[in-house]
Amino acid sequence: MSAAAVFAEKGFHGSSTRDIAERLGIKQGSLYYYFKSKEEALGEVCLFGIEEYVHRMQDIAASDQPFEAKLMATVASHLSSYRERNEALKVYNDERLYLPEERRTRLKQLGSQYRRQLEGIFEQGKESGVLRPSVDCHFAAQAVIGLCNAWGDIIVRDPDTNVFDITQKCVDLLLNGFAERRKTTRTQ
Amino acid sequence: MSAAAVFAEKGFHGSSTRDIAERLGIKQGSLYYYFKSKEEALGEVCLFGIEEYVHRMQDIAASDQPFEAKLMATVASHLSSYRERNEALKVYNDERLYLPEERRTRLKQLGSQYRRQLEGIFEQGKESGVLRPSVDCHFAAQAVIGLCNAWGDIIVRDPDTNVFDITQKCVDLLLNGFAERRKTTRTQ
DNA sequence: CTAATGTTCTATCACTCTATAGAATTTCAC
DNA sequence: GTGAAATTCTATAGAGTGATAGAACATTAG
Repeated sequence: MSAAAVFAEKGFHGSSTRDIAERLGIKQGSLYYYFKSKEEALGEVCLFGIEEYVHRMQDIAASDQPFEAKLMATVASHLSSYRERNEALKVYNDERLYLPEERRTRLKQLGSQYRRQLEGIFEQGKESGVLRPSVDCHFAAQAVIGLCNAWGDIIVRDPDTNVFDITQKCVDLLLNGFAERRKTTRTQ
Repeated sequence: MSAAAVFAEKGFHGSSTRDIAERLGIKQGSLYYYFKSKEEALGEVCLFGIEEYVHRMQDIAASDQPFEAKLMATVASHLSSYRERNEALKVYNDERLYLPEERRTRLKQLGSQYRRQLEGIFEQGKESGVLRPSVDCHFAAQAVIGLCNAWGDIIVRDPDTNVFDITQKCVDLLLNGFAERRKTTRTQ
């Protein structure tokens, strides 16, 4: 599944089947023993990119940890997926819209499921009193995903990034923000 | 400059010069009266995408507003650029890596300048005591940019999004996080 | 060894692509 | 109107594209 590296580097339309074959050490025509079409190859790369962190989210959401632990686990899982599957995740993020309808909507369902489960985690955080009642859980979930993807991009480009450090800083930002706490703070 | 719409929809390599010409209402060959090459057209679209918010950042950073106002102005400027120049900004974000070396590095310089100015704003926030002393200004600046880009993507796809609402929620997240303030909070 | 299966190769088809050249047309100042 | 400049056209070169077909080679089971 090393087509991922080519798609990640050159984009779907910028990658010729000859490029992909060369990376695999075979000739262009031989590709079609494995793939029915170039689009099918893209679909498999995209699915490979997200399936692991989507799957891990199932476990996190279903577990009985407190809110903070679930949030930390989510961010850690998302970011470390960028370490383990960086090319495929980049391809998923940037190229999935070039997939044929049917396959794209299947992936979109996985993405929506992930986001809804994350929203559920934030709901739990509100119910348990850890989060402010005013928190918009849809906004919060999108913010987490956006933040993880942005840092994921940076992790992909710079392999020296300390993922553990970034994870902690992201969670700290999400919980506490950057501002100093004032003495006049409204307390529940 | 309506090539932006085509690049945004189909990507650089996925857009043929015929596609672009058709959108402009002219024939394919006529494009080359305006552009020396397809890559040059991409370069102009990308520059158009960011030049405004990069320029506005100059003013924000140089102004003598307090930290919170600068942060709000930055987020508002970044997000509203996604309203005004959504296609070009999407192209800048997704396709700029396909530009030839020289032009790509020029754009990278603008991006780095933007980030450094934002880091400076966070430094100011620390000095004025608004931000916690432990804040990592590089992390903070990347987080702001990542958050704005993520919400920018959503704004592009859904024109009904309330940009003002998102701006406020982003700033609230960046300053205060989602967590309830505890009575036992460490105060300076 | 034989036969079957799995894998890769070569060769090719039918298109599409960017870019160029030069003719045709439009626009506009005088 | 006349001539010059700006703009758009047609036609084409030359290279690259994804996909297919069938031959060639490799691997394994009996």
